[in-house]
Amino acid sequence: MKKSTISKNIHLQEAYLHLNKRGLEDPLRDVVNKALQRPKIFKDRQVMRSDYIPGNLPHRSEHIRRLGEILSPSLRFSRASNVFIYGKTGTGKTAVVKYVFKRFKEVADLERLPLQFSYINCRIAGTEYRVLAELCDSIGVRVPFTGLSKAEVFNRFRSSLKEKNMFLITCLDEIDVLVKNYGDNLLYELTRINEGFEAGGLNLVGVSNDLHFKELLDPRVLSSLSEEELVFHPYTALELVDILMERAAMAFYPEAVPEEVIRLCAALAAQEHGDARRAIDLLRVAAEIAERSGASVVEEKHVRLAQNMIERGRVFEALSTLPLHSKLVLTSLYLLARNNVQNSMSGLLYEAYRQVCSLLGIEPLSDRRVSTLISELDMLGVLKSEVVSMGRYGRSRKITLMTSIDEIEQVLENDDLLKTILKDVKNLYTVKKEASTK
DNA sequence: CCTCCACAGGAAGCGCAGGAGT
DNA sequence: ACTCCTGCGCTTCCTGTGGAGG
Repeated sequence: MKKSTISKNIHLQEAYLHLNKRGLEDPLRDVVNKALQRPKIFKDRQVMRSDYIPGNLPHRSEHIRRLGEILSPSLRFSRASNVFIYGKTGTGKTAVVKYVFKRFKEVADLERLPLQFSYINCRIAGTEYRVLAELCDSIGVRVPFTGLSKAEVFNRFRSSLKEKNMFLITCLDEIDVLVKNYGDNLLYELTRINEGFEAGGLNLVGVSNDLHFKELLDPRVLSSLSEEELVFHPYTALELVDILMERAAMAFYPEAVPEEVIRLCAALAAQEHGDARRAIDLLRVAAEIAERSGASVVEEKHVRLAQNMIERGRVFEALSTLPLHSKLVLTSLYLLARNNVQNSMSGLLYEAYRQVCSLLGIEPLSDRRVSTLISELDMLGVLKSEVVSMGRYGRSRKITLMTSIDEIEQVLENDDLLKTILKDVKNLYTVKKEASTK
């Protein structure tokens, strides 16, 4: 009895000492200290953000001049030509348009011209209706986000444009997304909206990432939309270096980012079709990593880490924001992958999906619907599906997971609903395996 | 050469949400 | 209260199809 109380006390004391030792450490002290004496790398974070429009766009002055020339009649209050711009992502299309709009707007405001500029991203707007709603919004007409017929919204837009006697120059970014989903009806209507206008009107600047987009357009729409055309070529590695140098000079303290780091970022981004946005993101994340680790200079290892982090982050972000049933499909694929089924056929996947659903007590969707979900996941690059024929044994889609199992597991663990069945899914795997070995 | 599997994927339509106009 | 509108997620129904095996 006595002995045990003594030993208990010793244990308690030890535990207390241990706790105390740990308790004395202020968990925030290090962070605070680090933050205070942090070697400074960033001078101005804003500059490295993706939506920042620099005052100078290297290697794009020719494009700026051309676009300015094309739109210049609007400053004399006569209608300019519609412009069609295409080029891959991160080639500076949006930046050039926004830059020209900004400069023109300054002039228009100064001269008190009835000139408005608007920028609409069709992919973000999503539907024809919302594009129309945003057009209305940009000339100060409020419309409800649903409830009206498209024709009604269009009419309101047209009549207020006429009534206000103003020019609206609007940029429809990622216009290809709109046309692919809804056809070119809206574009057709928009290109003819000026008919019967004495003054004022609408001017379109269409921007597309898809070079083959033009083939989808009705010739009448194409001819009026692309009265003028601008093509943006991808940046070369050397051009990317210039862009990064210029940004870096504004964003970082001198000496914080050596030239070879910039060259590396440019080279890595150039490998992926010269995407300037990628290059800038890479440099920014590398600098953040360097700063967090307490370094005063960004090094190559930070860039490599950043590249990894961006890649992982993108996958995680994409997967964890998927709708429920897409996640369930992914879970089924995970189940099959753990079952060593690398190339699952769609029938098998659907079976696994039904199992996962019953585990959660969720009503499964039809096979047709799941088929569409698989196609969507394919487009996202999460998996690859390929239609193969097995002769007598039918035609099916061979589905290969393009994401690592670990990454999917991470997503499942972070999902409140799916983490509850993660264990069961793993059990299902062993049960299934036992069954197959028998 | 023909058959027939096991799906792919298009078309149409349903029910609901969210809203306007009357 | 009622009608009409669109978007969205989904189902049902349907036609199409590459190629192994008969």
